[in-house]
Amino acid sequence: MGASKIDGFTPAQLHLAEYAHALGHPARIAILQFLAQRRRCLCGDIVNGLPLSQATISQHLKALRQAGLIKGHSDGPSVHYSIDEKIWNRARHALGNLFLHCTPAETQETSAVVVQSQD
Amino acid sequence: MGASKIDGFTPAQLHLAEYAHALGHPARIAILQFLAQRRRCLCGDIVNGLPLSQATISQHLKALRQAGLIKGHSDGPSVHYSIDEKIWNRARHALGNLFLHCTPAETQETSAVVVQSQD
DNA sequence: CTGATAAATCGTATTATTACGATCTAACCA
DNA sequence: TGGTTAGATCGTAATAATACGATTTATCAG
Repeated sequence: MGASKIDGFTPAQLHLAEYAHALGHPARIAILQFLAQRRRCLCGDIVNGLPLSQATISQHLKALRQAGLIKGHSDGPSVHYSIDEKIWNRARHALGNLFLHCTPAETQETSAVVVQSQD
Repeated sequence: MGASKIDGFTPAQLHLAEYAHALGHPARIAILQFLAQRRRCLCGDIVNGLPLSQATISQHLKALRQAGLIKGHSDGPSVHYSIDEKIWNRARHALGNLFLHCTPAETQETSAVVVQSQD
């Protein structure tokens, strides 16, 4: 179909898939890395930094916003974007748990640590 | 377009997006958790365990296989699927690095640990 | 060889995604 | 008020993804 079946999956599985889906495009990865480097930056900075049009960047920003991973703060005519730490950490823990529970025993120790911080 | 622009992104960004994309569907999350529980299981077990048709499951298995996250081993008419530890750990480290470099300082300590194991 | 079973693949309908030019909106300055 | 700038949204074209019935392929049992 193109539309995913939702019923039959747990909320945790749906959230995890939602976070991973938001990360599932190189432009959105690049945007997040861009935001991480500058800690906070204008939409226009991202447009200048990536090989995509302003409209496309805006669309990717919307996708990241809808997943909750970033937030925008209007400042006059421009918008400062930044990573939303709360949801970002939720995604981090959700993915950490996935790797914790799906990674074979021999290599589990290190991925286990990632879910310890409960901030 | 529907087709993503590839040029202008680093191989690391492309790989990361590819792994995340493979994880970006609840059925594929569920399949991986299923494989993790049983350590190795038949395709038919997954079909029985999820609310999707055999054809759809097979399609999701193909997506996970193409991303390298799982591998299949024929056993007679049936196929045993299991997580591919090598690529799985690559994905784990790639995502760990993303969270390491994109997570604000106050909460970085724990996610840093996830990339220490170099198996 | 025949039949049965497991899984992949085909065909196809539906919806989602990606990309970009063009336009709209909001905030600012003169 | 009029012009400028930043960013979002619209419209649209092309392609990917999702789902499933039907069919094919491969393997084993008899």
